[in-house]
Amino acid sequence: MSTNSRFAVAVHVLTLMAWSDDEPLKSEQVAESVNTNPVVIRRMLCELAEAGLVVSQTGSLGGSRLAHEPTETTLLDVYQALECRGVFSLHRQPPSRECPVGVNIETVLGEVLQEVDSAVEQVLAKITINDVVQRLKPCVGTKTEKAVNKVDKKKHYSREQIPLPQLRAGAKTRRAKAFRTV
Amino acid sequence: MSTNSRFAVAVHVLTLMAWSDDEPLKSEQVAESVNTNPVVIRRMLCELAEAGLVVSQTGSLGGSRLAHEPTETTLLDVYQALECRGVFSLHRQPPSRECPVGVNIETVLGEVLQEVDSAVEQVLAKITINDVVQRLKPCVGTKTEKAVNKVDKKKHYSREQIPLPQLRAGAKTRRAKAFRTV
DNA sequence: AAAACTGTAACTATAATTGTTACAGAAAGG
DNA sequence: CCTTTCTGTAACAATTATAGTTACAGTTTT
Repeated sequence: MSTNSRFAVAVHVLTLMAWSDDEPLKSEQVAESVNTNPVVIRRMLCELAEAGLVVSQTGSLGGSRLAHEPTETTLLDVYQALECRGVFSLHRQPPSRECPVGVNIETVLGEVLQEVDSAVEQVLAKITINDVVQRLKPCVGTKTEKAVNKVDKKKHYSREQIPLPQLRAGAKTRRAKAFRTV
Repeated sequence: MSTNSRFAVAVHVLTLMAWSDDEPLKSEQVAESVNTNPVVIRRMLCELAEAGLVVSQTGSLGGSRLAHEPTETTLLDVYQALECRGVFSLHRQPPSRECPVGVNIETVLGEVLQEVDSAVEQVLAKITINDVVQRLKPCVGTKTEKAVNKVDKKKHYSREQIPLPQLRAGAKTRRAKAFRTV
């Protein structure tokens, strides 16, 4: 139904952060794993930061990391961060006001689509980023992986220890949204 | 997630047919209710006919009607007739083969998306076209409806009585699919 | 043979997403 | 301070899916 990989990319990004164990990732690194342009990643990171799922830091040595433990972020959080308008859409042009079916079909369909969305959300709510990481582990090594694009872990902090200065969970970032709707 | 009203339109079309009580509808009439172009409707009718949900008849006095009782067609049938590829998509470009997350994320995400699709399908399977018609009835009359775009029922046959010549539940219609994928 | 429809090709138009280049501004570290 | 390294974001171009149009061959009815 959708040709849109935003959800897949968002989950990929967060999973990569969880996998990288609290090391702040640069948009460049993430983009390499996702195989896209760093700006695409930064745009998405802004959305995820606005939703409070990641925190980013500008400047040299900057980057982004998870805002919470991977066990605490569900795929529903990710889905909602992307502000999708449901899995299906109603009519592009409103149906005829002259036809009894046309006048009311949107109301009825709206209810149905709401039921569908609820079902989707229930599934997504049960899966955390940590679950994805866990499901990923058995796969690693079973395929022909060349070199591991290893984030060189010069230092390793746990989320509790490291007091990154001015971590912002997305504030003034109103334009990212504007971009999407223009 | 989707900007695509194909499902909504398909349900609208079938509901209109159920509402019209077995009278074959012309693409022109349906298009009027849906508020779109007759060719758009005919294209969709071809898909629905291929899936065996409607039957069409060419020539003068032609038109389309439900292939089965409204109680026998579910919204899942409709959804499947449209051959969507699931409610979410995977990455447009495959992720990096050099990254352990990138290599396997599609496999794991594929499983997740399958769970989501199953949930959607379970909901849709429980709702029939007849249910939609029933849910529609209480609404009719509660809004400001001008004239009813009434299909002038010169004659009225039940599905059993009428032996429409050469009813085809969509056969040679391979191009409709080709259109969508080209 | 004329009229009324469907099926379908061949385009054009919209709209959402994705990809790019460019640059201002923030933080780190001399 | 000045340079380097990142993020945030504007401003477009490219791609893709869907929707809308025009045109016409083929089918049926009368």
